[in-house]
Amino acid sequence: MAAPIPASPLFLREPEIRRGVELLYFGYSHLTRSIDAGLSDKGMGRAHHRALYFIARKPDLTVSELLKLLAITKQSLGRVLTELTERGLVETRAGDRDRRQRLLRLTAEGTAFEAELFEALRAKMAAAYSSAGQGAVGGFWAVLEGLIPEDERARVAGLGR
Amino acid sequence: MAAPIPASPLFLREPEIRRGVELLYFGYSHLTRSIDAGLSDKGMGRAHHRALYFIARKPDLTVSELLKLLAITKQSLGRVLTELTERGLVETRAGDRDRRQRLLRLTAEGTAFEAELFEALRAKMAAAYSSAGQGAVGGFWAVLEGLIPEDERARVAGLGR
DNA sequence: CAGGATTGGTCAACATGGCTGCCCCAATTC
DNA sequence: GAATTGGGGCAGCCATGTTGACCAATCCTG
Repeated sequence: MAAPIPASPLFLREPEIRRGVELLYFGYSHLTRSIDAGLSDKGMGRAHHRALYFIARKPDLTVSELLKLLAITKQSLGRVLTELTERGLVETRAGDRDRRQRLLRLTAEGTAFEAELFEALRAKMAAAYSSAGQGAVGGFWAVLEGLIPEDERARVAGLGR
Repeated sequence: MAAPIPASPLFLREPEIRRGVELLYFGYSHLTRSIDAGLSDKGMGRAHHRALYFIARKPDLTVSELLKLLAITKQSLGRVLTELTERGLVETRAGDRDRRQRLLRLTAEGTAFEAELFEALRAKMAAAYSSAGQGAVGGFWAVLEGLIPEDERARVAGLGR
């Protein structure tokens, strides 16, 4: 008996879904691995980079904002922030409106280190954009946005300024 | 003095690169988190899923093929395969041509479990494909392929049968 | 056939980066 | 004055990665 598959668009069938899952896995893996060497040179790991990245991206963001972005526990983030502060890459100051808040910023040294790591990401991503062609980039963004839940999307978009 | 940036295409400038990095991070994170509940129900983690996934995808693949795909050490994979075998989700048999090889396969139970987990991935990815539109999917694939080094691309493509 | 290369398994030991539970303080808000 | 919020910290656990060494079976080649 023939497959009782309802008339679903070709691009929603299992092989196309699996292809997306796999490319996403391998693409993400290779991109993140591209900065591991630079990190371990300085005795740091990916957790440090994620914090550095978002602090670079949005200076003066608060600890709780960063917690929401990273979706980890206070404890895990605390360890990382302590280390980054001790190494002189991150500094904090009290919030103006609410003095309980700690506003996070990179020091000059932190900025330089983040820029160095970003260069590796930039090179890889730019090569991928170029090889795929300008027209592909919009599709790349659109599918990834679709993977992000509604409520989180605003937070991610809010990085862009 | 004006920025001495060479005439690089708009889509290769820093904001567009950062946008890609961030969407890739959040998209990947949310997709992988979507199966964590199903995994921890059975006391397993993502490492188990990755092995299950690729064994499902390419039955009778060898341990060394799986090692190359996962890019982890023999030790790490060994632990996972032992647990999956003990739980009756994976079974091995000796290779025909080369009897040193262990060909990996899912048991019926393993197949069912992988299918259950895949359903969550399928739903999320299909929703993303749909919301982005069919035209976006090709771009999504193309950029991700560009992130994967030449030599690895063949291995990934080889999953598709 | 002998000897080297390949495939796989195993051990001990350690690092990273998540997690929970519990407690604390200061600042703000009600 | 009480409750909430933002931040911090300790102890300890777990999952999953790492290195390095070593062994056994098998295959391949001179």
